[in-house]
Amino acid sequence: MGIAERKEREKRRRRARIMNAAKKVFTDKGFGGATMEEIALEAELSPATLYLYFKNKNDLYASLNLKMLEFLVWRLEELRDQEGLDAEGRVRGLADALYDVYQNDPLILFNVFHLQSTHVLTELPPETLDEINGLSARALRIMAGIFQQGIDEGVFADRAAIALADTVWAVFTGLVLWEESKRLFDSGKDFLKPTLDLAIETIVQGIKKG
Amino acid sequence: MGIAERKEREKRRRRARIMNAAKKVFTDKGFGGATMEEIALEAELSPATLYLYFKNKNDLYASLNLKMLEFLVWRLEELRDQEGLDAEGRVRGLADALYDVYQNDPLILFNVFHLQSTHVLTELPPETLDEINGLSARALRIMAGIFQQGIDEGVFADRAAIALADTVWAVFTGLVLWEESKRLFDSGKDFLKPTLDLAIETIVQGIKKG
Amino acid sequence: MGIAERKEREKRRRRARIMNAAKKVFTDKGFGGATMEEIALEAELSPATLYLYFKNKNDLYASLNLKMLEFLVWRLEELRDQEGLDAEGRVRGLADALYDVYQNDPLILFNVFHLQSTHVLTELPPETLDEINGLSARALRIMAGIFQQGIDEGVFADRAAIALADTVWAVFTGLVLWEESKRLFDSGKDFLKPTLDLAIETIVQGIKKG
Amino acid sequence: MGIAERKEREKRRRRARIMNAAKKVFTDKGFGGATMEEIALEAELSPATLYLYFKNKNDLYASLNLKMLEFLVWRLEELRDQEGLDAEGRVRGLADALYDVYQNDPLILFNVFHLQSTHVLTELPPETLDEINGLSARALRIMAGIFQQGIDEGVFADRAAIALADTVWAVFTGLVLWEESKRLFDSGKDFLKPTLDLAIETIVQGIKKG
DNA sequence: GATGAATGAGTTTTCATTCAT
DNA sequence: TATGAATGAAAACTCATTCAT
Repeated sequence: MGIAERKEREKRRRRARIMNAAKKVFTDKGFGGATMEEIALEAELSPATLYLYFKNKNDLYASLNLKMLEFLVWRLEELRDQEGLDAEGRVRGLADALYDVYQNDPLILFNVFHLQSTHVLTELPPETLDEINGLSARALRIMAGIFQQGIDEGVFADRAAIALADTVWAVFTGLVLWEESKRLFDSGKDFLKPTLDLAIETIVQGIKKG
Repeated sequence: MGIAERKEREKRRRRARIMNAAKKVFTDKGFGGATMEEIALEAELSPATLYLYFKNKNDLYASLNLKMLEFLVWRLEELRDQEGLDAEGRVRGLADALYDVYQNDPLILFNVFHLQSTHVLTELPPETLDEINGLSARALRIMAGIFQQGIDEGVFADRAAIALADTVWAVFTGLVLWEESKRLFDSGKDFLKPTLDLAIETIVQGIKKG
Repeated sequence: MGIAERKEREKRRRRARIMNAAKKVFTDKGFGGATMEEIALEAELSPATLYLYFKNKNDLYASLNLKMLEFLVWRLEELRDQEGLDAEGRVRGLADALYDVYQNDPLILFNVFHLQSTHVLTELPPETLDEINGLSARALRIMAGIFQQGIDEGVFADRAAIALADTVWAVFTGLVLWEESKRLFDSGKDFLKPTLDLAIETIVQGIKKG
Repeated sequence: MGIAERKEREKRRRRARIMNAAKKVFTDKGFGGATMEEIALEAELSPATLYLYFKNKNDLYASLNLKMLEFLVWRLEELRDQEGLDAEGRVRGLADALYDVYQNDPLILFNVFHLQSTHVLTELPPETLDEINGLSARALRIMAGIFQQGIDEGVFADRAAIALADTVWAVFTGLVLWEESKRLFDSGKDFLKPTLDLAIETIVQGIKKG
């Protein structure tokens, strides 16, 4: 391994360390409440160092979300490409896939939304923005594809596949937010998975032909 | 009308004026981005005056959310008490009711979530907190009641009514968030209503008995 | 009694009411911590009304102190003019006189000092200032007179009477401050009177001839 | 000298610089009148920097007082441990010791009292409070010890040593306050030392046996 | 490359004071 | 005369960000 390569790797490691710290602090305090100093503290680095790896607070936040979206897309692609599944099974698989995403990183939607709600977006460089929007669209398209498959195969009623994907996504987003906000008060209820399962099952029943 | 009464009304009017200004600014800038000065400007008052009507920024924000939740509960009660509707029709009515809430105040969920996600809650006086939680619970209970009615009448499959209410709420929440975030970029798409209709319809189909 | 007279009396009553409220609030919160609104509340008047009776916060504060100083001077004059007392007895009487002042109004020195320490003085109208300084000087002169009497009568050693008065005043001031500050923490110790008695007695012994 | 050591020293130097600026401004304007901005200006730093070294205005003020109390205790201990002094001489030495404290830092009592009178105390972290109370108590105990020595040796009448210490402290406190307040008006009278000397001398005479 | 130190630019919040009624 | 209502002016404090070392 060349020196340059090793350095590159070292750099990525540091980036990851910062992102982990940021994830933690953002979760605890929200975007507005988190301070760069606290993130630095968590990462055992100085605040100034953060700026060597991320242009600014927004950039750090966006990177976090990007990483999460990437996992989402990857997981959905895995579901799409899984063999031996009919459309119905694949839709049911959505519940697991989405829950995986949540498990892997409970923050993902919480933060994705937060990102969008705090107008942080508007201050992001256009490339980053495009990347985020691109990944979101891709995820949705995959979900829509799954529904479309069922429609094409004649097992689902002829609904707008994209709207169904929107619905799934909306349910998921809403449930995550809710779960998280409950966590603040109730002692960590875990109603997400059962409710998500029920929702998906209801949708499957609702669109199944005959 | 007595003098005291007139004064009281005047006072409420002014409170309302501030809340309207706040609603606007919070929508545009988010909680963190909004400044008391900007809200005051919008209300054509001085920042100091705001503090005569609201203890602080958090309090103002919470009041906003309270008002919204009150409308939500009121609208759901209206639906519940509407005569000449069978269970299925009432569930379909949920789409309209929720959309009304959104129309009346697009901020409602956007803000409700925000409120819960930004740890603003933790700094709220307990009474306010109780009020918020109480109203939320009440709204959910009404929705669950509608589903339960259908189950009792034998037209819906025997699912957990509360989980169905959760699902509806989650879809709604998720869609609102999404709609709002889209509004930031795309030129004001209005996909909320059709998607919500579809979701509810799908749910109805999904739980209808044979 | 004429109408004008009655009005005048009414006015004085109101002034007194405000001053009492102010005394209470200043004691509880200190000059900086007290707000005009709180004083108004205590006086069951509106803040604006206070300004009909006192030019501003400083003026109100100064008036309070003036009233206290007047009592001090009056009480010292009483002591000075009391018949059948020799110099030694009169000096001993100082302890009682000063303690009376404190009893009558525990704030007096606390406030007098405060007045002086917070640079409120510098913003006072010169007349008020002159009045305050005049009364202070008069009080000191009376005390010095008492010592001087003893020196003239040959029962006290030939010390500077004015310096002895200063000492008495200083002891008193210091003890009051201390007592008050203790009151903040310890549960209301009352060590003022015994210590004051001891101090005066020690002074008497210290200057007695032979 | 190691790097860490040098840095530590550098830090302390900066703290001291801020404290000196604060001392000056507090003296000129009083606690309420002083602003962080003015202190920063005096220290040739930005206001924000002050907050790197002191948690808030109260903390800065308390630190100032702590430093002063430390000097007081140190000076009294020096007096107590000085060899070749009998009790009477040691009591007389109190005048010098206390005056040294005043000279070294005219603010000490002015501030100590102020600190206690303005409810600044109530907002102080308990540790700081304990430290302040501890040092005060220690100073008093040393003074009482000096009187007790004289009583034990039979040269002083059998008075309560602690009350005598209280008296000395009260005289001192009162005189400082007075001196300072005079300074605001009269052109810098220096009556403190002679009056203090007289007071102590009077006390000595007052408690000497035979 | 890493960081200790510093700060500019805000923001919330407080209050003495005014004034139309 | 009394006051409800409003506010100007200020002050404490915060934090993302920079820069000399």
